[in-house]
Amino acid sequence: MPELPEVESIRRQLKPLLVGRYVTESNSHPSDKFIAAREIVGLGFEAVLRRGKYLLFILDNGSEMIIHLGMTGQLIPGLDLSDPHLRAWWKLDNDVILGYRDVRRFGRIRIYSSGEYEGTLKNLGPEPLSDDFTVDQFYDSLKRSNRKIKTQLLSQLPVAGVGNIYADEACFHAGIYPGVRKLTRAKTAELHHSIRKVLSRAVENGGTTLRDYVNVDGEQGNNQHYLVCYGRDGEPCINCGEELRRTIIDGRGTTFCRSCQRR
DNA sequence: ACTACGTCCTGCGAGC
DNA sequence: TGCTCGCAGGACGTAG
Repeated sequence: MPELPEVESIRRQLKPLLVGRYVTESNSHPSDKFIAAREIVGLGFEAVLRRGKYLLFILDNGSEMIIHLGMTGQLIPGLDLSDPHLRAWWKLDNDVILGYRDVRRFGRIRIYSSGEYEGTLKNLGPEPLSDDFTVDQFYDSLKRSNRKIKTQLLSQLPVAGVGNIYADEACFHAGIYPGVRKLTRAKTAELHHSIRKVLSRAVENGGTTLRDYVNVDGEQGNNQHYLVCYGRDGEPCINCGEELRRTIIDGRGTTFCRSCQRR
């Protein structure tokens, strides 16, 4: 599940391959999710940016191609066009072919005229690693909703780019039960700090690979070795030694420590 | 308006 | 051993 650190790792590698190049040919899976990939033939890449988990390809006619990798999306230069999970590809003017591979097809590719976003992207919260993400703003945003804290994080509204892995990690580090609905200002500050810590460390480590994630070079990330909560159901808490438990919160698997993260 | 839950999609692993 | 079946999850659609 590519979240902010994985998408950022991909962005950094993709940028030098694409900027200054233009698309000579493209094709895609017929699904509405991917068909927009075909629309950018003849256009050039001016920049490769990221907002939350979205990759933004700024094109030289002022429009943007937006890719969300969903659960299993991968962008791979030189991908074999016979790959059964290839969903889209773009041929560049240097004959390099960039392939979009997505086993589960949860990803999506969209074209927007600049800034005309819709849906989650339109209402995306601030970038967690930027100065726009402040405790004050975070506190106000969380206060406005009565949903569970983890659900709010996954909604992308209070802050952008946090998915299931880093939500569990951040709540663990902040000592917050993910199913709680209200946080004190002090706890909100701890969660704010934890989100920045787990995400920035994961970016430094090139993302987390549990199953599908690989970067543009086909390499796995290294951050899975730094996870202390997610996926460790039944293993001892690194703080208190109690067995970590797994539960379902609003339909999403959630691991936590019953002792360190009290309701 | 807001919250909760179902849906998409396919590979994999648990269990018979 | 080989098969079936349920699970995993981000964003969005729908229902209450």
